[in-house]
Amino acid sequence: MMYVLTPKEKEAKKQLIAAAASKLFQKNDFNQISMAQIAHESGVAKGTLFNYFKTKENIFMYLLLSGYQDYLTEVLQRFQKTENITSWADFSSFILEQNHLLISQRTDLLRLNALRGPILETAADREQTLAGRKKLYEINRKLGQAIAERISLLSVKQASHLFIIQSAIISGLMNMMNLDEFHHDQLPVDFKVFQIDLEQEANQLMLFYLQGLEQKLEGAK
Amino acid sequence: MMYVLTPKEKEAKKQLIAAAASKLFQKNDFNQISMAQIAHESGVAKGTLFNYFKTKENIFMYLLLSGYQDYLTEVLQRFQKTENITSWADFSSFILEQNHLLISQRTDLLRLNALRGPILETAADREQTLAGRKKLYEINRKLGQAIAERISLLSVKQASHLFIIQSAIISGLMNMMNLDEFHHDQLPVDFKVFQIDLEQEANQLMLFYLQGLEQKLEGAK
Amino acid sequence: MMYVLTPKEKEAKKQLIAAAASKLFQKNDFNQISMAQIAHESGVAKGTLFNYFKTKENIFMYLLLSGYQDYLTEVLQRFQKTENITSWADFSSFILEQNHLLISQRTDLLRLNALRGPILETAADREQTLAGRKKLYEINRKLGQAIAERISLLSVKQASHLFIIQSAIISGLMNMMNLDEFHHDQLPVDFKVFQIDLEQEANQLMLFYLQGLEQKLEGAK
Amino acid sequence: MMYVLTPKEKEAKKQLIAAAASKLFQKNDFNQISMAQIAHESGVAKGTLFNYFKTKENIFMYLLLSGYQDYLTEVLQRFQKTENITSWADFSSFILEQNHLLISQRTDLLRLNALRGPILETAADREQTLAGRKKLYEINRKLGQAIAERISLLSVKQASHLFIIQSAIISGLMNMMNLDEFHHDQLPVDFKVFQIDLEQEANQLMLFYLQGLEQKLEGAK
DNA sequence: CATGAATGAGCCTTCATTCAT
DNA sequence: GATGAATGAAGGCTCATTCAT
Repeated sequence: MMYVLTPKEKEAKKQLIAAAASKLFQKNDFNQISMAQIAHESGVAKGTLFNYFKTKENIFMYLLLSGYQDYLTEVLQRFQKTENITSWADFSSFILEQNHLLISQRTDLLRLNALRGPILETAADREQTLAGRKKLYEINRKLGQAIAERISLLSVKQASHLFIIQSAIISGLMNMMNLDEFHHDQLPVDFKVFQIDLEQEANQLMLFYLQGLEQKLEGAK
Repeated sequence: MMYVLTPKEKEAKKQLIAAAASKLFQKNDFNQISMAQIAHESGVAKGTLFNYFKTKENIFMYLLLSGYQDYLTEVLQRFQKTENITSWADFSSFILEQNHLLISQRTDLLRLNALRGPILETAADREQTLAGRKKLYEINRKLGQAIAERISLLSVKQASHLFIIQSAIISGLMNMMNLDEFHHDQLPVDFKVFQIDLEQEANQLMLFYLQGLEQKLEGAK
Repeated sequence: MMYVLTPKEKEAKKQLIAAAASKLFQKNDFNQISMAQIAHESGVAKGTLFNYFKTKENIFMYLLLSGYQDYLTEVLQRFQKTENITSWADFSSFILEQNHLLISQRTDLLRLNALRGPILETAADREQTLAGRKKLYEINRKLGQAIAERISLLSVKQASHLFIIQSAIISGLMNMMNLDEFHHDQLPVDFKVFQIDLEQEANQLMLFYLQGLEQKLEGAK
Repeated sequence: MMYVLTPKEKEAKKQLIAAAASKLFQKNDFNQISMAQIAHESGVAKGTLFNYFKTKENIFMYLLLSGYQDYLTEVLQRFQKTENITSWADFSSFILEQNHLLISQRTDLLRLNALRGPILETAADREQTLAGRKKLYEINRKLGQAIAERISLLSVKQASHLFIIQSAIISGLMNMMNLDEFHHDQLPVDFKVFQIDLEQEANQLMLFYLQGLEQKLEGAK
């Protein structure tokens, strides 16, 4: 590695650190992860962490923001690749597929969503966060545009907003999950009513939402 | 001073402490509230806190569980008082009214929902939590029963589960709120697509869900 | 030791900690003393330190303020005990005796004087400091009063102020001392002109000052 | 870019760095100034700082030593320029003028004096310091010589030493200043007795000292 | 010689929890 | 049962200094 890093290399190291934090976050909760662990996991010194992120919360805010940027970018690519989406039904299927991907591959984002306000924002850097959100907003808009072009019922704004609702639904369901467990241990109960099959419930809720939305928009025409 | 408290007195003091924590939680985030503050606010000594709650997380877990017990009990009472609920449309209206109450009066529960898994369960007491959940489950069931008796389309289980979905929806939307703010400060942006009018969105989502559910259940007959 | 400490006992523990810091300060400079050392030296846990002093700087500010309170109180007692001070010459002798005591027994105060502004005030507690200064001001005034009663040439204010000048002189000379040493090691030089015999120079400077002052005040009559 | 700097260029860069540190020291205390800031202010990289000064403390020790060299050189020039200084009264006036210059233009030196022993010497380089002091001693001697030639009452040594006393007086008074402020904020008090008008008090103290000295020396003849 | 990324010892400080009284 | 003083592990974070390029 060179001794004067190019912006690209700096970004790479930032992601190296973030990746280490992300890996730890897969198995541990935010409070259980220490900067020392992240340093160890990423193979850099503790001080180096602070050259790239002002606070621990910033690392996770970065994870959240860049994670969503990646996710939405992927959604856009998948949308563009899938050219035969024209009807509302096609579109609904597409969205449910994204549900699947979000749930099966990006649980971290959904968990971070719940921590964003009450935990991360209390100590993350405002400007860094602002910059990340702007970027995210832009990607989200582009995605909305691409969708609105093909799905005439939806405005750009409505299409973009749909992904906020998607995350709300899934992370909300996650908040209510596992009430028959305690800190990942099964409790000696059979709370059937409390049980949530995340993907199934998310899909149903999303589907009903899309149906309702279609009717509403059709009616407004 | 008396040397043996009656169970009633003990319960009263427990609630005194919980009430103090609840008050603090209205204005502060979990991490910003210390046991010292709770002791001060409730007028008891720090050590006394631990006679009633094994850990700080337990206090907030208690807040969550007893708060939901109260909420669901109230819902049940309101349901029983409102005798003219018979049709699905009536029922939908009733649920949306409960949305309003939950959003305007029990925001604490929705915020605690987001912390339950990642924060509270890491240090709350398993048995205490288990007991609270059982109670809650019971109340939730009773509510489901009352509803199922009048809304023939819904089984007890389905009716009970609806309130899990309700909390999922609202607390999920809360997770995604205020992306144009940072730690309660307005950001210099106009993220229209990101904006969420909580009650309106919650009502729409709930309504669409109820519509979809009705159709599905009607179809299954 | 009781488990609910009386204010007197709390003050005693505060002084216990301060005394430990003071002892360490005899042999080490401010930056070389850590809170861990102070805890060890005083036989309490590190956390206990912070129950009594909000910051490290506060400990040393306390040392400075309480040390001066003690010093001035002692000066007052000595003044009251020495009844035969009536003339300006008697008074001069008295002051030079105090020089001796300050130099030989309270070097800590003189060293702390130099750190007060640039080091201690950057992190000491404002209110605690303010309270200490007020107390000190009061004692200083009392001393001035006692002196002014017997030395007619001096007003209360002038007499009080004299002790500020005394500290300025001595701590100023300390600032310029040991230029032929480096961190307590003798340098291989013979800087005669730079050498300061602290007590002798302080006495001379004080004496000349008192002489000048006398003439000035006599002239003003 | 050249690979070998001439001694002149090296000296220039050293002073560039020192000037940056000096500028920062005007508004901030020693502990609040970081090497990063000095690097930024001087426009060189952090690592470069260490090519010219072994430690941070060395920078400020250099500031102190070279500053005094400058100051004394200027005093000498002014003395040589002012040819009509012959009597003790003339000389006294001259010294008070130097007080004015030191106080109004070289506050940094007086503040550094207070830090020299307890802060700077703990980590400054011994040899570098020694070299600087020797130079300073030489200049101080020359100044003493020039004075002794014209003021017959004073030996070279006594004349030189006078400037040590001058700094002691002024930096000592600075140690005791602003007791009615806290970290540059006015306190809500009116500590008249504690107040010090630096230049006036310094002049009075210096004047009385010079008067006393004259009498003593006259008497010794 | 200059650079600035990396270092990591060391710092102060917090705070939930304990426990002697 | 109540108290609050004492605890001390654990934490995030700073920053002078190093050194590979």
